[in-house]
Amino acid sequence: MTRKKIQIKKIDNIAARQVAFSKRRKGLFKKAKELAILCDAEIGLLVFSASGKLFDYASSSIQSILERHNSVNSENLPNLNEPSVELQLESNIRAKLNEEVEKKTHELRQMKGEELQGLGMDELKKLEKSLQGALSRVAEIMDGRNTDLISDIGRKVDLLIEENKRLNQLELETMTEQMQNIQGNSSESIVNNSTSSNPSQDYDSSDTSLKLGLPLLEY
Amino acid sequence: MTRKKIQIKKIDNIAARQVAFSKRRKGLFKKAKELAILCDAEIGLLVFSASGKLFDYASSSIQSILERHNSVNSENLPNLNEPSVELQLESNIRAKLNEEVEKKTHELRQMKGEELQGLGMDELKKLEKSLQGALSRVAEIMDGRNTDLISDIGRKVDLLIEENKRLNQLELETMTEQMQNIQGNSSESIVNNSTSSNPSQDYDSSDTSLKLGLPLLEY
DNA sequence: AACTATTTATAAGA
DNA sequence: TTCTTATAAATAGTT
Repeated sequence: MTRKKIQIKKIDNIAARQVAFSKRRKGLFKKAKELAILCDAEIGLLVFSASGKLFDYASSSIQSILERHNSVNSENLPNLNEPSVELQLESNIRAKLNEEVEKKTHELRQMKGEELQGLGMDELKKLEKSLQGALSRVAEIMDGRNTDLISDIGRKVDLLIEENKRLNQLELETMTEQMQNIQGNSSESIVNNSTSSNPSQDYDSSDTSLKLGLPLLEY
Repeated sequence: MTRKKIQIKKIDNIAARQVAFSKRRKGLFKKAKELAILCDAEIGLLVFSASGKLFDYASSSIQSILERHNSVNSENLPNLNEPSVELQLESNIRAKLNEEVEKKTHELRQMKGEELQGLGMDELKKLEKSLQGALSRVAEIMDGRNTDLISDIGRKVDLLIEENKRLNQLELETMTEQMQNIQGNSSESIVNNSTSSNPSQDYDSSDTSLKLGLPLLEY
């Protein structure tokens, strides 16, 4: 615009273009500042060179300028006054979870025998069945837990019984012997001798421990 | 800048200021466009007049310019890649709610007799007590519900019994009369006549309805 | 909005 | 990059 008028089109010569960029950028920023001061305007100016370098200017703070632009073109960016889509989603999930907690809390209360007023006869019967089922399963588990203990005890009892039988037999034989000694030559034996050859034969009931009447469970 | 050089300071005269704004704004935008074309630069220009009116220009799209600026000055604006504070809060609440749902679900399962493996003997006994308590409360409610029905039935049964007694007595008297007629002059009475003077005396058990063995509840 | 005297911006050259 | 300088462009004040 001096010495020669130029066409407004991209300058081919890279060096010339860079020189022009420097000069004209300076001029543009000067004009922008002048406009802001003279006419009391708010101005934001962003310039990226071809190489990507940023130059900017804002009459007040570039922040407030950009915010003001955002509020004018509010469709583009997330509106900070309204909850974001993610937040709305989370809120929905939260509501559903709350509902679920409420439901389960109520169900639990009913399982504990509270808040039964709202239930009809059919529902009460259903609940009763469920409770009975649970109770029997709990009993089953407890029984299972006791099984080891019980079988331990049973085994010990069996041993005691065996020992007992052996002692009884021994005492019997001893007594028999003593009686024979006391009675002198009495040839007849009072005792059946088959037990001495196989003492356990007399105990046909194999499950003696079950007859002890142990207090298995309290229910 | 013609006829007279001016000072770069706010123009006092409002009309003059508005005229200057129009002229210089036009010049500024022209210079901006020239720079963008001549030097292959990306330019964004925002101008708010004193009255708040917006004028803007962007060499490509103002959007991309502003985005590019945001990425350069990324500290200023809420980082869109990181969740907002509200979102983090919601996420925490959601986690807690999920945990609560899990807990209650597990507790419910145990109340229904499932997932009992993890429980110790003490806990099992506690659960059993709770179930028994619930069961008795359910029974109580059902009993209460049945009370009206039962007392209705009881009342009807009482009426039937009274009627029955009356009929029996009647038949007895009739039979007695007939027998007296058949036997002619037989002066001796076969039947004890005290019942005719007070028929209810023979029914000392006052709560007959309770002896009917109604199937009140099934447990 | 148009005119125009003058200032300002800047292309080309150094 | 900066300076120079000729001249194009912008624009303050006027109409």
